[in-house]
Amino acid sequence: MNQIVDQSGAVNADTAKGKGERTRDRILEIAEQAVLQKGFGATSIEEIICEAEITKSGFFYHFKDKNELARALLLRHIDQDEIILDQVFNRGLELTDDPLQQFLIGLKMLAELVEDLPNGHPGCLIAVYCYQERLFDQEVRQLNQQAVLGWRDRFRTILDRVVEQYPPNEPVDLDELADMVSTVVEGGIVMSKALGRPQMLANQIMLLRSFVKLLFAKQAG
Amino acid sequence: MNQIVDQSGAVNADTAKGKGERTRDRILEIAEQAVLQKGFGATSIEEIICEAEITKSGFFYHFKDKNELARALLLRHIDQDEIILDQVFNRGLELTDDPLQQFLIGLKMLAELVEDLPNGHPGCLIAVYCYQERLFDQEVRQLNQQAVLGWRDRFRTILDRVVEQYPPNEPVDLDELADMVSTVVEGGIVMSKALGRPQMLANQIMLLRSFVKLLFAKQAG
DNA sequence: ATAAAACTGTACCGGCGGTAGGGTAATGTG
DNA sequence: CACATTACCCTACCGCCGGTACAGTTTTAT
Repeated sequence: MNQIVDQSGAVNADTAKGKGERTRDRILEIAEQAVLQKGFGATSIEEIICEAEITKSGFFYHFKDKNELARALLLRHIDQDEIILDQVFNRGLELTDDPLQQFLIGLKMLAELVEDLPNGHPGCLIAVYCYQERLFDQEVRQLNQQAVLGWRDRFRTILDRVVEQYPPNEPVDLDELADMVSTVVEGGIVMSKALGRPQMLANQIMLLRSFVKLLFAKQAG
Repeated sequence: MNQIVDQSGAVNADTAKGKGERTRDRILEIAEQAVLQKGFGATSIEEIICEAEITKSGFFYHFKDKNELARALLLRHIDQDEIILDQVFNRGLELTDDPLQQFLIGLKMLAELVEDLPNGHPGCLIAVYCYQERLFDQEVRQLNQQAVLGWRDRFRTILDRVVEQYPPNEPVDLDELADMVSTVVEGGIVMSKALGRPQMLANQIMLLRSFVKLLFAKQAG
């Protein structure tokens, strides 16, 4: 969903990286921004190498073709996304023992995180690839699928612990509920972009949070 | 969100259409499918005219450039979408006077409609354009925005009538709640595509429906 | 010092978006 | 049926882009 990682973070540990890897990272960084703004097919290698200040030969030294670039972009995106989600939802674990509160804290923090992005959420590569699937090979599509299933597992694990203490007020499939977090984030990004209002994504996450509260709230009666 | 319209529907009223308009429609139909599968930038005019069995000159007779094609695609998509949403949510009005039930019926019918699509939901052009905004001019982006605001209005109108009779159990902004329908549909499409499981979209809509029920349910206490 | 790594430079191919302009078949209308 | 308009087709061309090939050069790590 997200690939914002600060300079000092674990991802951009430039130190102890060879020059080649640093160039490769720079290409990926530039390419990702371009792909999120224009789509993969519309992103030219020409413009990437221009911004990265290398030659075409230099580019093809790192990636044998555009499909390999796509794969590398996706892998990087998924890794960074996982780091961020770990940070956000592990924070809940530190603050309380109540699984429902942990989940609610995680959602709140996720909302705050995306709200603080100055130019709005830059977008999710998984979504970009979904709408351009015909451009990619089987391997990329499988990576995409695994990423989404990873999100499901993550939230499902939390939800399993929630239902132990809080019986839901309406029958729900926990996998579907877990998927709804991803759904709202992906949909929220689209809505934010369409309206040009970055805040929408955060609002939608908070609304989902309200629903989760309603679903697991202990009834008065 | 949706652009499935059957042959005999109001949209494809081929009868009483000139030859030119029929060709134009064919181009748009072919282009839309391609754009939803590969993105706009990756869809070549070459392949469109090949499938439409016309020449390049024929294409440029109908559209002066690719941007005009984009605009026409979007307009058509928005129109068809509106027709479908009208059908779905007006059906609720026929069946009951209770506004909450009308909304719930609409959501259920929407879920069933997308579930019955043999190859899954083909995708939403608004989402495609959001992720490729740098390819389009201001006009296209405004059209996109208006479409989303139209969805908001539609659902907001229904919700306004709902809250008159059903005080929500949790404070919510009605615009945000209205937007959530679009959010879940857009996100659900992405998730369906990512997992290759068309049913996910319907599931997510039904889950949203559960939440709406919870939000407006009369409390036992 | 040296080998490997990380590039650069040049030249080329085919496909695609788009333009230009002349020619022609089909169509609706009086 | 005449006729103008509509709806195309045909050919040729431009420049950009993805990708290949391959020889040459600099940079880096050891």
